[in-house]
Amino acid sequence: MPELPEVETIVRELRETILNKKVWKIEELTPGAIVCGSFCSNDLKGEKIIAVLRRGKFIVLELGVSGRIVVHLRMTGRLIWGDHYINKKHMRALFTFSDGSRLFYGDVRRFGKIWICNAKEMDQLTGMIRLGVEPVGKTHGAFHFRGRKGILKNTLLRQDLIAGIGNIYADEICFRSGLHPSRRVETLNKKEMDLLKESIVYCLQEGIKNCGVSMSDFVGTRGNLGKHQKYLQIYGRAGDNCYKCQNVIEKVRIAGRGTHFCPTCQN
DNA sequence: CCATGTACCTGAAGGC
DNA sequence: TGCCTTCAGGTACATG
Repeated sequence: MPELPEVETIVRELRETILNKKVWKIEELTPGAIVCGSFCSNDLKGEKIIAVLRRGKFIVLELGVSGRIVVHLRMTGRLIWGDHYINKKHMRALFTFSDGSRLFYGDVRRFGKIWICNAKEMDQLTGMIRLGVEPVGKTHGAFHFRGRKGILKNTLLRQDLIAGIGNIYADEICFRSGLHPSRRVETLNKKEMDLLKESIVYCLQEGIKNCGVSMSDFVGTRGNLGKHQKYLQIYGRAGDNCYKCQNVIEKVRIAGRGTHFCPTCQN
């Protein structure tokens, strides 16, 4: 379940390894793993990777001649550099560069996807066109929920409003804000709204600083683990004591997801 | 517009 | 041991 901080971690690692390398071969090892637009694997042969970017939970590789390789890891997708691949059973695609180095794409559940296309068609083909504001980083924008109605947790998970929040960080953001995940957004006052915005930025930035959460599936491109699971305040702590008030943390289902909250601290 | 349920998949974990 | 059920939760899509 890579979310924005986990994807950012991967992107930063890829800048150290594949930036400026030339694509030599792209192989689809499992049918359906790669979706092609008007460019396909062979069209990118010899093209240099000139930028590695993140947009929401999408990874974007920019190549010469306006070629684009876009990756969405969904639940269990992984990009693994060189010989750090652990379970070869789930390899779905393989990128080979002109110096012989390799990047594997693995995905146990096969929800993830790779798109190969040109810059012009990328947003439409990948669905990136529907993404909302980028909450952190150089390209971040201002976001607000004014005029928006609905359950707070559902709203935080909406990629068309804010891009990049998933289940773990949604729970962490609600806890830091002192807001119950089932609170309705239209009932938030100015102070609560400001605290919510601050929490969105803070929780995601902390996740990035700690290289993401490795609790179930996430590993970096060298098989390395994130550290942020050690600092989670609420997610995965059902039945344990709240760090703020010592009361027992509860878990319910909201927006179809396991949702953790402190009944005392969050209202 | 918003909420819910189902589908897509596999593996881990728990009950019996 | 083995079989069955549930859970993990990102996103598209159908439906109320």
